[in-house]
Amino acid sequence: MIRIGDFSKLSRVPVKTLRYYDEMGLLKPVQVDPFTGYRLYEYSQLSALNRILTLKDLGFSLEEIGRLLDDGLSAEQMRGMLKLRETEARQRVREEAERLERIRSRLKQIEQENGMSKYDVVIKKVDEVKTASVRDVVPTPPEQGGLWGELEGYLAMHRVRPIGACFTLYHDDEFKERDWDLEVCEPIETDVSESKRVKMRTLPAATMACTLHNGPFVTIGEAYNAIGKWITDNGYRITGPCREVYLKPARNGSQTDPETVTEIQFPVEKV
Amino acid sequence: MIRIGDFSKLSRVPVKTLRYYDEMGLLKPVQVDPFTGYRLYEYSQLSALNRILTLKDLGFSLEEIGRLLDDGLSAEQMRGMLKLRETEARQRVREEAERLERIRSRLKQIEQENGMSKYDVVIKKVDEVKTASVRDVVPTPPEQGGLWGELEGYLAMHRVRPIGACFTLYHDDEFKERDWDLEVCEPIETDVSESKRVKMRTLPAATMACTLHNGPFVTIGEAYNAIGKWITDNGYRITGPCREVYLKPARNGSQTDPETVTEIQFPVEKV
DNA sequence: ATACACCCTCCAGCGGCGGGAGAGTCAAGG
DNA sequence: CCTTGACTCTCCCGCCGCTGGAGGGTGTAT
Repeated sequence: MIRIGDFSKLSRVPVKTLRYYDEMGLLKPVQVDPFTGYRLYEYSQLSALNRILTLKDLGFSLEEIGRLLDDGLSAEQMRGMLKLRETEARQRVREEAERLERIRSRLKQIEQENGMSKYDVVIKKVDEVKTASVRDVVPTPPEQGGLWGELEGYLAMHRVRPIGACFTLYHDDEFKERDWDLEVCEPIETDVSESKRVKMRTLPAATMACTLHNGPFVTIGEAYNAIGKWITDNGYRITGPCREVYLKPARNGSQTDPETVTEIQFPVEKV
Repeated sequence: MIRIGDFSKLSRVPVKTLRYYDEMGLLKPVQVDPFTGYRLYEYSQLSALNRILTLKDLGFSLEEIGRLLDDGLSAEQMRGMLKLRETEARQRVREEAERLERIRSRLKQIEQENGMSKYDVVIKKVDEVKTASVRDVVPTPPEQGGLWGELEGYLAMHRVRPIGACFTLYHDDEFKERDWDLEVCEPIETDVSESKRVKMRTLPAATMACTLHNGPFVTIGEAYNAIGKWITDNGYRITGPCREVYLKPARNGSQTDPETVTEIQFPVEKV
């Protein structure tokens, strides 16, 4: 029988931790002096402690370890739990590797441009969204105003109010000088009957690379350049049409209103 | 100017988090209604929030981010901090990968042996330790009793008390039937003069793969098998002589005392 | 007037300990 | 026998980045 300090030295586990494990019911000393409260351990408990440390190292929480030790677990159960841990561990390895890649990409960017870009790109999940939309081909993006007029008019007529920021979907895969295939969308709560021009559409949930553009539309190209570079640098791939979300729309659809705030979203996946 | 709920929707960051960032001084709303306490944000603050999220994603703590945002940081400073993050991230990737490997090795072991080994191996750092020791070649390990007699006698004569568990170093690289080169060691506090047989030695700090053997010495071979298998399975390499630490020594050096507890330590490094 | 959504502050909790206060215990040395 | 110093005990707070909930006020639409 040895006291906690010696047990701690032999096991190289801090006294505080041993007391905590006692409290958690993971490793009770074989005896506690009823007068002094001193904990007394057996040498053989070092093995029990080793088992705890091993399980902890495999990624189990102390609470799980407690349950594992209480139920005399079968090899089959253990295998199942480890399989789970394996998936989680693989997941974490991937996450950390991706973070590392983002750090490297950022470093590279700073070294190349000798400064930080004003566009920060973040990955976000967006929910499924139900929209009413009008799709058409227009010569250039600034000429989409007519489509917005159509859509808004139709919704007003049906007394349907949008429930979030409106946006434009850009359907072209490559850059075009003229004739853009785009779709103006308003998120709505409940279905509305379709017309020849106005369609209902439910966009699925997706992972998006997002960046914000503060300022007039005429300079939005910079934001597209920044996010495009980020996507390739960080090893992502574009998987669908880009959204241009009008968080703070321009007054009268002006191309030069400096107060507008627009978010650019590209659906992406890791290559 | 928008209220916190709308700001939250646009940024897809929970309201609670925004309030927390306010409290931390990371992102103060441009205005707070003095009567109601309502926070009012500008659309342009969405970009500031994006910057915070990006930095967080690169591995900075909120406190660090606060400082980064306060000091208008130069590109060079930023580069330095990112270099640091990079090292940390690489470290974490490696750790997680190693954990994954240990989980796989454990799974493999369960599937092969259809059950869990009674030997759990843990990696621990041991400190530098100063010892008095006697090294010699003996026919077989059980015959090291004489060396212990020599060492203990010498220490008693010099009134030196050991300060930890004694152990034997096994210097042979390969298994031998006969003639083992071994060294019996007692950790001591202060230097003692050497003799022809008793030497002072300071063993450096090291990373050890450790396992415990509960039971008589005659069955200690199982423990050696288990730890040897673990070391190869987990991608480690033995880098020095093995220690056999007598945590609870046998009475009279008996080979069959079932109460003994012995730790086996191999200095290892990741391949 | 009445919903109902929205906002506020304050407090507790998470996991796995570490640090420290304040008090009791034990063995060795003078 | 007394003192010293090393140990041990319990209890409470803090970490980090939020999340959840209680209890209460506010704003807008019916």
